[in-house]
Amino acid sequence: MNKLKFITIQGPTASGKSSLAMELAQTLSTDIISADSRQIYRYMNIGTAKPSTEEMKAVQHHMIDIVNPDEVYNAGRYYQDAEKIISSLNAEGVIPIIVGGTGFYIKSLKEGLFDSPEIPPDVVSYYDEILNDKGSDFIYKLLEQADPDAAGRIHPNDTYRVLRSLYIWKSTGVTQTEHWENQKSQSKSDSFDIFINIDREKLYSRINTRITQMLNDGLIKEIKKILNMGFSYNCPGFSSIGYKEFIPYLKGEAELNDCVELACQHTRNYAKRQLTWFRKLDFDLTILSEDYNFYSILEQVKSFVTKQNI
RNA sequence: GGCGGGAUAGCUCAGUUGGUAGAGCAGAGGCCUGAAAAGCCUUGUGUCCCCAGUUCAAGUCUGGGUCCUGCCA
Repeated sequence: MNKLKFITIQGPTASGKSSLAMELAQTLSTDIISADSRQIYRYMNIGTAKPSTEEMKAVQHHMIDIVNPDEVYNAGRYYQDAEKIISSLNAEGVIPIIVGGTGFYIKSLKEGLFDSPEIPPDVVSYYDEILNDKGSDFIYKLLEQADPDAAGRIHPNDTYRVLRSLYIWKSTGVTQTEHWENQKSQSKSDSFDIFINIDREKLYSRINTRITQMLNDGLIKEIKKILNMGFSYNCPGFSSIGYKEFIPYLKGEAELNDCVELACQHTRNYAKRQLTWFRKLDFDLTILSEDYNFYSILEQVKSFVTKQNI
């Protein structure tokens, strides 16, 4: 398998990733691949800050609008879907730009994911029952026995990940740790990674104005429309920030202003987590939001592309 | 005006029979291999509204203020 070749633009929400990506993609005549766990969903346009139809017309975008709001999507599906697209673009001599704030999705492309089967329902219910009967400490002890290395890196309270490791062990007969070992032999990727940094205070104020803008653009109308299409507010898409906060308002249980405030707050929390994630990564180029030299970036990206020799 | 309820961390509030305070949220830092816009971890000294009194000891009891708030007028 050939190494995947791509450029990434990463950064917190509202840092200006999309506009830099557009500019680069147009200049280099390449495609954009979204790495955003919410732009995956159809009909959810305003709240997820999807590119406009004009932008999508000007540059070919991938991994946007690929499932309905009631579908479960995850990193595994993303990895499979996006990997195919990158491979075929690479085969045509195109090096795409991966843009998005879902760091985990980009990590999966850079480092791969081991081939995990669907977890059989009986395995899930088996451990769910144990969890209900004996509690999270008990299932953590089970993991300590089954996969001590995994237990060592997972906090006992992180029940979701404790369960996930147990599921893998039970359904494949191989521990998660061993899967990781095997995965190391897989080929990975060659990428040029750009990080857009932004001052915290500035980021927070941009988030607040962006949400106000979304409301002016008709966010509430969009949410109503999706609900009218028959999608329940319980479905996966509505777990998105900028959507879930407005459900109480639409049900008449909360004031609009309070919902707006919550949406801003959750977006700030999210941006903070993103910054923590990105902080530990190594980037080829770190630039400051709204304060960078496009041509300097372009030169470095071009130099990377030339070296790939495809 | 009458009768109540309240005033404790940036916000919402707990504080048992008096022993100088604690949760959630926010904020900050961190983790992260199929929920990742998710999930998880760490981090809380603040004139306990003010004044006086009782007491070895008062957020906690008593009296008096001040300011909110509910009902009745």
